[in-house]
Amino acid sequence: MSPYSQQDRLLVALDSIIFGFDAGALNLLLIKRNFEPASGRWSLMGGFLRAGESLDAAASRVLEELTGLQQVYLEQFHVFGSVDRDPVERTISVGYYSLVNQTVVSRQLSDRYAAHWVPLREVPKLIFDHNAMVTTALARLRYQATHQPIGFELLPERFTLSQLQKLYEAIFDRPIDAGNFRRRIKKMDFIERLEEKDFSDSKRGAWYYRFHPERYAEALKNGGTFLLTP
Amino acid sequence: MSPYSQQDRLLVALDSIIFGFDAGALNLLLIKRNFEPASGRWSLMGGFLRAGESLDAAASRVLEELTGLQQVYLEQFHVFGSVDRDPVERTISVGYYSLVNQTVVSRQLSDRYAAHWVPLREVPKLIFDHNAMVTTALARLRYQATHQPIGFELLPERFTLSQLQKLYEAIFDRPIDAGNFRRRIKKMDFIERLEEKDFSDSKRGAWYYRFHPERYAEALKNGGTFLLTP
DNA sequence: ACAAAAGTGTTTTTCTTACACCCATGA
DNA sequence: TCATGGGTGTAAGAAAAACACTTTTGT
Repeated sequence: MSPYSQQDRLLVALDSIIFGFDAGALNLLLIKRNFEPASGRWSLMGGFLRAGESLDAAASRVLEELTGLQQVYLEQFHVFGSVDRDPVERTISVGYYSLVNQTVVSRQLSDRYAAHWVPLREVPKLIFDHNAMVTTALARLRYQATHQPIGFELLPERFTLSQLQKLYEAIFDRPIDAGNFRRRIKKMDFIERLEEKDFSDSKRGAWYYRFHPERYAEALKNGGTFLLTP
Repeated sequence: MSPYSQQDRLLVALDSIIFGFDAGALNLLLIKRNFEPASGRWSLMGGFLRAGESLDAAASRVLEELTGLQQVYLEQFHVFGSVDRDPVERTISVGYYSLVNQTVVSRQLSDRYAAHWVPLREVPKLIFDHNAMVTTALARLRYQATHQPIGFELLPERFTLSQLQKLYEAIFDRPIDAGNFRRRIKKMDFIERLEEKDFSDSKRGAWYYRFHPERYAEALKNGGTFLLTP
């Protein structure tokens, strides 16, 4: 179609914006680079796409390399392609964000990289265009969290409504009325109340809930759509 | 970070999903390929990213090559990266969709490519994963059209509310109540009623409106957000 | 008793939806 | 006069928002 040459072939990078939730705050898993380029500086975890590998597979591989986790929620959100975004060599980078259960991840972190959970509000200056990537990823997360049942990926299997509310407050950075929030959740019959309570945050105890994938699939089939506005 | 080699460098393609609106229907600008690979088959317009060129610039170039137009609405929506998506050689492709005023474009079509406007409902089998790209682009268009004032890109400068309604009906493929639609539009003071009428569709005449970018910017500054649900 | 988290009830307001109706005009 | 696209009015119901209130239990 258009003329192109060997020099138009270039490296395709992937960068992971890894979200976790703990202590009422959204956190990012960042690495303090102990390798070139930009050794010693903060950055996102990343890697390069290999010849025989799909983008999604590469994103999974990069994430597993750092966290040891497989099967985590991972979503491509944007490709960053400014000519000078990487000062070393021309690359484009595909941004993926992932949602992980922070408490599980913290136990499995690779010691190969100096990885740290950093509150979203305190993210330092990162290399290249990584700060812009974080901003874009957060915007996409906010959208997805209102239209798809993905918030649960950031929580344990079993969670209380208070935890869920705090999560949404963290994602959208604004307070939510507890009564109204609970009412809306209770209308979603794919969020199932279990017969156990959590006593870690109160003496009275709060019912555990869990996301019920089968019931959600059922609801979708019947024309339902997830919608949870902040 | 991870080891990579010359063989990990690859071509980055761009493909354009070009939307137009005419005769009450959404249309796509497709080309009947007169070049290899897959000569003789239908496909999206595309091209390859060049060494010193940003993704957005490349997408603009590809679009201008076909339509002769500059400054059209163009938005990246997804990267397609399956290993075998292009049978000739491993490539990844960045999908952009664009919204153009179909009547203007039709007059400026490059004769280098055999380009045709095809109603969205009648899109033929396209090469590679192009049909999937169209589906994804439409989903993104639907989202953007409800959350950003972009529908106007598909209409002439001046349009009637009936035209706008038909456009939204085409985008969402469902009927919209005229009265309710008008009321919602009228509340948006960045959609300005002009002092002229269009008599092409009725004897009585319908007021022309136009999108007022400055007023919209003003509304945004005051914390307003565009929302037009179908 | 009271603090604190969990959970329920109620009122007000706003938005959506459906649909009836009027207007203007050329054939 | 009637068909047609343009445009307004309105009542019923659903959903969102605000907030008062009750429950439970360890200290």
